[in-house]
Amino acid sequence: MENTVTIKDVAARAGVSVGTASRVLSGSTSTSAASREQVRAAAAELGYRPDARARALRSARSHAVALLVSDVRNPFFADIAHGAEQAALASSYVTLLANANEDTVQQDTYLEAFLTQRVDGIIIAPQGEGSGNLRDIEQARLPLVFVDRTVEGFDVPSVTADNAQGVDLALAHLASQGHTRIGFIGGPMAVSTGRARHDAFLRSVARHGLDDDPELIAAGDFRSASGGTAAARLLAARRPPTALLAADSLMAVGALGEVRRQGLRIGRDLALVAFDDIEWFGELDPPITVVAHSARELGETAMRLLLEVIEGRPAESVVLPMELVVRQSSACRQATGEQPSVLLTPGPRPGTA
Amino acid sequence: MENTVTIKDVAARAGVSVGTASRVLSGSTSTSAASREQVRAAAAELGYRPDARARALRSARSHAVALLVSDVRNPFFADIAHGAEQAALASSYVTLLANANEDTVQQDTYLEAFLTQRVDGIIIAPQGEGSGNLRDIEQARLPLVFVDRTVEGFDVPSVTADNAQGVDLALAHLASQGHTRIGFIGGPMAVSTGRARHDAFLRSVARHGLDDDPELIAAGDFRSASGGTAAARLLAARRPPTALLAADSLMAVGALGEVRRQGLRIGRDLALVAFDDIEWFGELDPPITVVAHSARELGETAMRLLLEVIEGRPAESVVLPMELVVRQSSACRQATGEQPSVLLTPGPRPGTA
DNA sequence: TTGTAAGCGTTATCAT
DNA sequence: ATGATAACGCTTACAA
Repeated sequence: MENTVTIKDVAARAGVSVGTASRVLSGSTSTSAASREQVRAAAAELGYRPDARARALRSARSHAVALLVSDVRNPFFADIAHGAEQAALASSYVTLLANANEDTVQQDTYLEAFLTQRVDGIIIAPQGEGSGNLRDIEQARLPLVFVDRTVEGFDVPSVTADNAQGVDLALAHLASQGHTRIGFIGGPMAVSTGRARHDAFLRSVARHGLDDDPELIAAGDFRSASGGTAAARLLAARRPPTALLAADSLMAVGALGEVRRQGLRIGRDLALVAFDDIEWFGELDPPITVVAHSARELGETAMRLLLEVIEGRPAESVVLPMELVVRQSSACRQATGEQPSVLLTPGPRPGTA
Repeated sequence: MENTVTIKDVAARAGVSVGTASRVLSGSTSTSAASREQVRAAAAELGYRPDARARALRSARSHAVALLVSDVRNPFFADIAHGAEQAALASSYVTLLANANEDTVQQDTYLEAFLTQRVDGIIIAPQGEGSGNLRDIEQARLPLVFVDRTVEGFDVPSVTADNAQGVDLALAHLASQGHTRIGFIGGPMAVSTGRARHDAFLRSVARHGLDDDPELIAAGDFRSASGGTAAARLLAARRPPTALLAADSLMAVGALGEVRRQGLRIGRDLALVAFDDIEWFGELDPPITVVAHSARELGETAMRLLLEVIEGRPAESVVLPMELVVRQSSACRQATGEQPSVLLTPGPRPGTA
């Protein structure tokens, strides 16, 4: 069973020693044209495929990196994964993609697996506080990069979004439309982006002189169902909001459903702005206004950083700017007598890839 | 750098031989309570983590399986991945998830990687015809399972959906609403599901006595942009359709956008039914009618099959039934004077998990 | 029950 | 330039 052709077989067939065969196959030191040809031919004829495990065992480099996302089913992370994977492939690294499923235990399970698999490095969108395994990784000096989220107390390069800017962009936009009561569907406080967006919301509300009402804040868990629940709670407030800001796309979708069930229509009765642009949002009816950054770029950058760390070069954290993409979901104005101050962009996201 | 604690260190610290240490750690043959305790303690104190590669090299079992999906960014495949991953974890297998990105070349790149990594088995949603690497895998008798899609000429267990049934369910539903001109947004003919759904469409159109017009068929590539293009083409027909059936969810989304851009409204001016249920579809306005099967179950079943093959037990292919979930996107009836014959289910999918 | 040693497929070292 | 041989970290006969 399986491919049991080893380098020994190749060497034998080529009439050289395994040493020479190895040298030819891994293209390292000098070899004669003759043996090069013989070995190549033998390898091809036999369908030889080197054993990555044996190779890694001996040479302490597996050329495999791991990417642990918090939820593969979240298009945002799927895009990150895609970007990272492509970048890895370009440098001929294999990516082992795994899914923590927003669960600390599963996160640890996979970290453990990566540790025992001796991958060359790990990119993670971490959950909660630093788990034991995360500490072990740092202590073992195994190359590690945070993407999208961070954990306090870790001195690890990261690629994140400028969350404060994103929130402010969203609120400035809504404020300019005359909204003063804006409901916030936040993420879990155990996640850095959840905290950052929550804090930024409070600051931004103050800065723009909007209503500062605890009833306008509801927390979710970055999954769609919680977005619906949160929206319901916000809409049931004594003085309900006229606009909603959702801290991620999945919760925005949940909110969408709840709003519809209440017989309201987004973009007419209620404005909605979501974090994270995903392919879909421009296609919906109405298209959804977002504050976003390219998830793909996030993933690519994270992988670039990781490969730098692996090769021993210094890597610096990157904070990507966020961008406001105005679509029709935030088209409804509150009565204040002003003229519209922004240009409506219908359909898919313009310009930026 | 890295965790360089080996079983030798553990053995030394525990005051036993490596043999004994190994036996304790992998819990195989009989060991004395004394040494068990010593070894356990030593391992814990040293933070010992076995090297999976060395272990696999020696024992010809890596406990790692690979899952190659055609597009991670497609929620349908993300769900499959999630299901498969959970099932693997339950049997303490690690899943290496990779993304072919609907690209034959990338598919081959990853298959090559899996081959050299010596995974214990592979689940794949294959592209196009059997590539060279796919043949190699079959010949090497490396455990292989197809999920969602198949490739002709391969004698490999598979888990697929009953596509013909799905199409027929959709058309029967639309026909009962009085529609006779139904536009089909198909998938690529190079993919088995694309072919199956296309053929089923033709048969089903005949069976229900619907308009058989070549202008009512447009092909896409299972990505959202192509859904928009296809919808545009269909709507530009001399006699445009009154209902649309999209062969996957991504293309349905693209169609959604195109329909909106044409100033039409789904569920009022045009009916829409999509293949593959995804969390979102029940939350949209209007909620989308689908023919679906549980992607998660598809993934779980595929992994179950794979593990069976790996353990040497015989595995039989599974065809999962599809189910029609009627929502408001197909609520608009064509004038035929009949009464509605189906119950409208608003909101998220009922019953089935 | 335990220690010793061979071997998994490679690469790296050291002669030649 | 090439051939022998040790070594990577582990499991598993085979003895004891």
